[in-house]
Amino acid sequence: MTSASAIDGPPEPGAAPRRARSHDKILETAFALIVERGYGRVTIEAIAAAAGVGKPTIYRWWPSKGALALEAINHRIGTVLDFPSTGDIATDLATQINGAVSVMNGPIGVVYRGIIAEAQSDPAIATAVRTTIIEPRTRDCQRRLAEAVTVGQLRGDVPTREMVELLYGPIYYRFLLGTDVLDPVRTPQLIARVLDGLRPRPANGGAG
Amino acid sequence: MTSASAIDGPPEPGAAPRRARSHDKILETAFALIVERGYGRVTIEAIAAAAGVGKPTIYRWWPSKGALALEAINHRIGTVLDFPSTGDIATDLATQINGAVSVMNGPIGVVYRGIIAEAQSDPAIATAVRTTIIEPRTRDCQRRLAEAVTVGQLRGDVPTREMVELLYGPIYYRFLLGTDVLDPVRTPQLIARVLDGLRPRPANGGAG
Amino acid sequence: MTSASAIDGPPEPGAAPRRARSHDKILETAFALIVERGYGRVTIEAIAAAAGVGKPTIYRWWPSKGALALEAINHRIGTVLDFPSTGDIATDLATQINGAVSVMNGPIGVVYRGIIAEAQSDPAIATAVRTTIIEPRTRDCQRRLAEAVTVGQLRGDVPTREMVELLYGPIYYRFLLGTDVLDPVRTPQLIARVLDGLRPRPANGGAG
Amino acid sequence: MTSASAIDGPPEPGAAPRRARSHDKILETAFALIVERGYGRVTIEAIAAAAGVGKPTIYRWWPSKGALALEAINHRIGTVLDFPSTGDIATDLATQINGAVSVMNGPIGVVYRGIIAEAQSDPAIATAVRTTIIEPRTRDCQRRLAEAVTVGQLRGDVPTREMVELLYGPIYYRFLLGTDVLDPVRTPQLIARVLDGLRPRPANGGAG
DNA sequence: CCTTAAACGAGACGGTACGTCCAGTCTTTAA
DNA sequence: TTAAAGACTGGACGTACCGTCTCGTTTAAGG
Repeated sequence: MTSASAIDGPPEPGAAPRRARSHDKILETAFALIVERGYGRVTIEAIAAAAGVGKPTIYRWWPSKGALALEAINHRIGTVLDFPSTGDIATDLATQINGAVSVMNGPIGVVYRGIIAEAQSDPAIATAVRTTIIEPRTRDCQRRLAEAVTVGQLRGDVPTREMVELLYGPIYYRFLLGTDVLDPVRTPQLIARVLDGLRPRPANGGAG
Repeated sequence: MTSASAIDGPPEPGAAPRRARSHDKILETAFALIVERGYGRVTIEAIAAAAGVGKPTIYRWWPSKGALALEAINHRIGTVLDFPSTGDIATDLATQINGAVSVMNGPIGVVYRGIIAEAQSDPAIATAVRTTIIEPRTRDCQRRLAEAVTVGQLRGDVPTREMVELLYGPIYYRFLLGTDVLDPVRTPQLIARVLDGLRPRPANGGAG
Repeated sequence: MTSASAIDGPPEPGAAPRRARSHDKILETAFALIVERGYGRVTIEAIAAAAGVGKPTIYRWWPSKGALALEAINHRIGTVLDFPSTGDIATDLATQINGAVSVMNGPIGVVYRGIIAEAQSDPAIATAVRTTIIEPRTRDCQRRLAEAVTVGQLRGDVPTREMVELLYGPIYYRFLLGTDVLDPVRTPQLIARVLDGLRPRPANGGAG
Repeated sequence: MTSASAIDGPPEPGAAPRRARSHDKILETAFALIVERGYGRVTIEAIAAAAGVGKPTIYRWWPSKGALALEAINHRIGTVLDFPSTGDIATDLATQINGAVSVMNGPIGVVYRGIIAEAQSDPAIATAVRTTIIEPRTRDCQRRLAEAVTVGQLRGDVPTREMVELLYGPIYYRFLLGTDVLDPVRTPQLIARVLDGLRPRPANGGAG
């Protein structure tokens, strides 16, 4: 999902050549501007001016600032990386989740934060966020978790979808409520606690 | 925290009597309007008009829509309820967390969602949300969790603060990303999974 | 001076076509509204609303209500009429000054009064009033007076500029201080007294 | 006319003691503030603040800024001076008119200008200006002019009221339209021209 | 190679809301 | 009992952007 918006489809195919030039420039300008000033402080007018583009050109392709920002982020992220598979689920989750954490701590995180804010009052954005960002990664994660269930590393009586929520929930909690920093070093510990639970463990203890 | 804003302190004591009248009317109108139209669709101008109040009267007391909404929510919630204590931590957590869930599912949730969105680009709001909403409840929760640690119901090697994140993270994840409904019936199951972990359990899976 | 504001020059040439539509509507609405309610009771907001135009559209072209009113007046007056020349200076002055008097007694006078009031505290307006209203007419008048000097109808030792002040001073005095009505019938008498002076005349007397 | 407003009579007599203190302070503050910033840039709020007085205290005594300014001016001017009488009307007029000119050129002129502006859209102020400022001085002037008529220095067929307008008109013209400075040195010349008229004079030009 | 229709930059437009200032009124408090 | 102090409603201010529209001007494709 790097080209046209997930909210309104591409206006029409075949008119592409001249388009691409402004198109990318707009996405990149929007991204840079949001990172620089913060999502709430950026206006479409400012993006148009900075991109050397007319406002209607932006409105032709994106229905709102949120839709533009969302595509800007996806344009920036590029392909979703495959979930690693070393055999140990804790290690693989740490790798993957640390990817998410470092994205959240970087410039993309600034934009992402703004988009999630927008999604709170714009259902179209909310849907697009789930469709283009959350769900692809969730599916990947679920796939790896299912494997782990198969080989007996995880319980089979918990839906993998719910496992994803238990794992990512605390990450988003910190990201959006700012109660604590997202420290990649502590990710493995966090995962271990989700996997092992909070009750005292009989013998081996599970501090990972 | 039901009276003056947490962002700018009360302008001065002693001028209260006439104030209270408009003050409460504004808070209630703001709340009702946000619930009715959604946070993003409500303007301070509309709140002033609906409350039969001049715009400057609002600006005299609150620096922004977010600050007003936050106080409106706290004015509405009133006192924080004590954490229940039946002896079983899972039961008590379910009781408490279900309180949060039902609040999120009701009108307060609509306003709260908007405030969290605002907090993403307004650090003052973010701080006020933590100070007046998150932290009091977190401290209460931590207190009960510490008790449970003492009586051997929970591990002693996990900071209670982190336990709170593991418990509430998935709740906020669903609340803000809308990946699934927040169903109070499933809360005990969710808590059980956080307490027990995702790894297969030897037999009964439990408190050892 | 009937077109663009005398205070800020025309924003740019060539952008005219779409502009003219609102432009004229605004000028005419402003004029009508001021005549109807009085200069001081008219707001830019009301003009915008009555003209079916956004407030910023007005502010784009005129920096203040005074500037707008001034252009509205000039737009209304149109071209400055040539000074008549019958050969007798008293007759010609009466014709010309009566033009001014009837303007002051009509709707334009209502607006003009407001602009002169504004000019008392806004130097830009004061300058524009002189440049676009007073001076062109003064120059015309001076030209005719100079002719009269040449043919011996007027003294050569009084600057024509000062003559204009002696002639128009009493008109404006009544107009702005409201000490008496401006009655066009009495204009020739007034002029005669300025021309002949207040001292007793030897024989012929000049009471016109 | 130095005490209560000419627009609404004195609120009540006998309440004087506490009043006088604020009363004068307000008048003096208003005057100073208007001179400093210009009539249009001064608000009643600012006057109240600068005088250390509540706004309602001002509204209790004066119905508007114009009424306050007018009284401030009269409070400042104090008594109207008697018209001088040396025997030569030209000399006496020069003395008197130069008094007016120097007032117009000083701080009082700044306030007076603002009041006249206000009078353009507030008939109550306009009337008060005539009643308390213009007319007393006009009557004085007329009295002296009538004397001059009696002794044959001035024509008997021109109403003295009109003579006043011919004399003061050009002064106010310059004062309000700013076409030229009001130079006291040139006042005698101006008066001479009004008295002698603009037509060529046979020989000595003069009192016949 | 030349036309011609689209997409473009530019920015004016009707509007909405902003956050502020001040007017003029009303209430409370202190003297 | 009075008036100071100042909070109040309310209207307008001048500004920032919104999303739409109307302009010429590229510009690349098809004739």
